[in-house]
Amino acid sequence: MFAVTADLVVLTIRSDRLCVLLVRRGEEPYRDEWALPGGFVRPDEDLDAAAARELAEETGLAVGTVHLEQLGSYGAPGRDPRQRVVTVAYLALAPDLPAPEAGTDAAFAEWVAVGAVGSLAFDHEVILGDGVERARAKLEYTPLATAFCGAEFTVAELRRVYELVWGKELDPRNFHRKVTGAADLLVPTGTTTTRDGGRPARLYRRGAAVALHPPMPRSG
Amino acid sequence: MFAVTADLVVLTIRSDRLCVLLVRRGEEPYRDEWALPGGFVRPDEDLDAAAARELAEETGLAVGTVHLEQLGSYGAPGRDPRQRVVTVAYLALAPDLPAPEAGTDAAFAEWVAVGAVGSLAFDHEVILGDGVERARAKLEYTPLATAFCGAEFTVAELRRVYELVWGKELDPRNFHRKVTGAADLLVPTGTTTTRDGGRPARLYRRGAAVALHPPMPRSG
DNA sequence: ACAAAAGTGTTGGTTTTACACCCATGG
DNA sequence: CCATGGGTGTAAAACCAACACTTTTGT
Repeated sequence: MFAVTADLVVLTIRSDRLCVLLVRRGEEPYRDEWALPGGFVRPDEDLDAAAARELAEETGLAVGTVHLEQLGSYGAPGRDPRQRVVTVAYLALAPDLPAPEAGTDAAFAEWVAVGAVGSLAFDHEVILGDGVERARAKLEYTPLATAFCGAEFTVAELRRVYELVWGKELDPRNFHRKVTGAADLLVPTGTTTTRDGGRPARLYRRGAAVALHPPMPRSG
Repeated sequence: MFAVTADLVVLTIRSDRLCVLLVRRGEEPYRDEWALPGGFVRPDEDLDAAAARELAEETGLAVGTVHLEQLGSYGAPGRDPRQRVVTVAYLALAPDLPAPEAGTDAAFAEWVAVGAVGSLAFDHEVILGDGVERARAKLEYTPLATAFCGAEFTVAELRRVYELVWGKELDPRNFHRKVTGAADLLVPTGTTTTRDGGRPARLYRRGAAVALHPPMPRSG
């Protein structure tokens, strides 16, 4: 008999950094240490539903606004000192959330830059690493980068997502051609913005594309 | 409290078909129906270890000979009528196994062509579908196709793997150039074979490559 | 000699890359 | 007018698909 938890790697981009949502644990074990948000799967709840519920509880965001997918399961004996626990980890990608969490279930949730994360409770460092790696890989051949942007965004904002997640600069001109040329990736809204300075940039919404053909070249 | 099982999608290529290992269930529920092999994770056993153990019990193959990776977890309430069960599914890719299983734990294991699989116990049809889809996708950008081949294989045998898994013919000339040109993918043994007829083909072993750059084009 | 399969060369078209250049706004 | 970023054009290089052609075996 095992306990089963759903833990979340929630990534977003805040102030030009790739950040992950962490909570301070209020209970033993690992009291007062940083951990990924999550909690026990309820007896009559599907795994995906548990992850979506935890996500809503921690961030206030409903699925539909954020991308949520299963990442993998972790169940080494002894990873929780109390009892045998199997964690089903989920990866969530969210746009920059306007309000920090307050008054919700997890009053101590905080966004932490991925590069600045120290040691975490349980095996959560491994899970975080796997989540970041998954995100990096999926940007290459899926339209997932748009999940980090708001409902309307410019090509430059989308490019910044790639640059921050990959830690690599991309040519703005070629990037522009690539994403505007990909079928069903971007839907122009017809409006423009000057929030990035310079010449007004066209605004886009996510299109219906489920894959990116051809993929975004990563290493060249 | 949940029961946790490790179930296996074991794929191989037999008599020019992509096949999956299935077992006849000997117990309720779903007695006498086809199911994926698998079993309960033991109280002091890691998930990966449980999958490796089940694989050895069902096929007699040790890890190292076969590729084994976690596929995903399935835990809808009611997927097992008796109790709440979460299954951690694993995907295994094996070369054609010389001996059919006999005298082992699962005397009723059989290889079934993936296209000829009917309905399966539990949600195993879904799991099988996800496993096949994963295998198809990974052939594109990893050296995983070599996991279907024996220790030594020809370029044509490797190409046949792609053709069977993808259900699509590939140009032998361009395929040859591609795989022999990919860095660290193939290590020539220096020997040749005529087992495919015609001019002798060079034999290769798997190289150290962990990715396929550039990827094998699938749809073109 | 012939069939069959391995392997190499060539060619034309597409994609990528790097960069020059123009456009539209705020200050 | 100038700085800043948005967006287009273009030429060299790399890549890919298609297929002609040569090599090496078994029969």
